[in-house]
Amino acid sequence: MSTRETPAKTCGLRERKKAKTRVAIRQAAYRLFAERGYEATTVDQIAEAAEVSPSTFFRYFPAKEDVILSDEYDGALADALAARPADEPVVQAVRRSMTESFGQVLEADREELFTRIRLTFTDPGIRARAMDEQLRNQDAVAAAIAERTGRDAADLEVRCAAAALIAVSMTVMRHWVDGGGTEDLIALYDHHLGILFEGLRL
Amino acid sequence: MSTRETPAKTCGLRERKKAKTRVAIRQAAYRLFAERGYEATTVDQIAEAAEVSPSTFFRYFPAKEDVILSDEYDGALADALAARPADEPVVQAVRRSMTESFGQVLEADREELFTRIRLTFTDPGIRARAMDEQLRNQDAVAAAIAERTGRDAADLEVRCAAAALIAVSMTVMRHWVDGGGTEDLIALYDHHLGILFEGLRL
DNA sequence: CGAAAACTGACAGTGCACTATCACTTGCGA
DNA sequence: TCGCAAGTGATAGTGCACTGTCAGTTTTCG
Repeated sequence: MSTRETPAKTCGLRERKKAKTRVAIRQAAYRLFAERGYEATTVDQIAEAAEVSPSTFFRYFPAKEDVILSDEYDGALADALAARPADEPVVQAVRRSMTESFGQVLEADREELFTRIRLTFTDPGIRARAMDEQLRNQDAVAAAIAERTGRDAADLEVRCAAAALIAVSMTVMRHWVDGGGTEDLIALYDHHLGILFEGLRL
Repeated sequence: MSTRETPAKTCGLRERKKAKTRVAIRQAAYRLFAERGYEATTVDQIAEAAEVSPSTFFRYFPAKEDVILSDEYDGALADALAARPADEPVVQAVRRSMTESFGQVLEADREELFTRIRLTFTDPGIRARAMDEQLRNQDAVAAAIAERTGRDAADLEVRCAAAALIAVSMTVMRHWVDGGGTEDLIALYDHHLGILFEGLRL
């Protein structure tokens, strides 16, 4: 797991320290989660590993589970989608923005991303929290599709399309971690997202 | 919420009592969950509402969260799929088994099903547990597809197809509860599953 | 009916997430 | 450099999920 998380863009010493502490806590937490599982890891252990007091942990994260809620990556997909040229066909836009936003993170933090995704699928405690993110992502994609096609974001067909996209995305990730992260995630993505648009041939 | 849950097929008085208690606990739990939310409901409250002792609660359900793990419906989809004629094309088989297995439950227990699905999407505590069921269902469908097509169940394309199917299914359910359960679930299902096979036209 | 087995409730106790308080330290602006 | 605000740690305490034990009751079976 690398050292970087959010590039501290503020200059004050205080702010920098806070950012470092936040990262330290999160890294310690993920390391312990990976070692012994989410449920089996206590807040006290995380605090000790991060060399802060339990009180401080709760000052940074209102609850234990908030350590895994994806502040950083959250909305990345939606942003990438919004950034695609407006005249690009939806199919392309979705595919590209997914592979793009992933490519960035992959380069920057391959190890951390891998651990994170792996735990999302393997650790029962963490897996449980994944549903929320999935639903959020679905809604974001649905909104993007709606805007691009001029359809309503509440349109069930639009929402189904978004759901299918996210589902395929999750499945590809799951496969990727099952294979130890050795395969080319971008290629897997690109191929299987394409299948969705051609229709399931079964 | 109706009184029925699992038709007690055993004859001994003991067995019948146990089944009744189990149902009573579950119903009480769901009623309270619907009233005040999963997290805000304590085991003691459930026990009191079900007129048993807290000890007894834990004898029936090893943990609070097990009250919502779907013993009854679990695997219903997989079973329905397996029961479809082997020569039926996969597309049809999946669509039919989904609408079929749902139709049965709908007739038997519309209210309970509605509450259950609604909470799955609205209550954060319960929603968290839905991911596991989703993954299980995905794997079951993937297995069924694999068997029917002679492909490998671990084949990523097969798993993506299964994931997309389940995702659409979930989205339809979500829409259904958003609309208060008034729309024709089977029709929604049938239509949107079909779209998946024709390919997302966007 | 009588003994064995299953089931239940009451009670005491543990571990952990989370809160509240307060004295102490550290960075910041004047 | 001084005063203030922000951040930290220690401590004590709460609520709830969950465990273990034991005595009393109910069901079953010979």
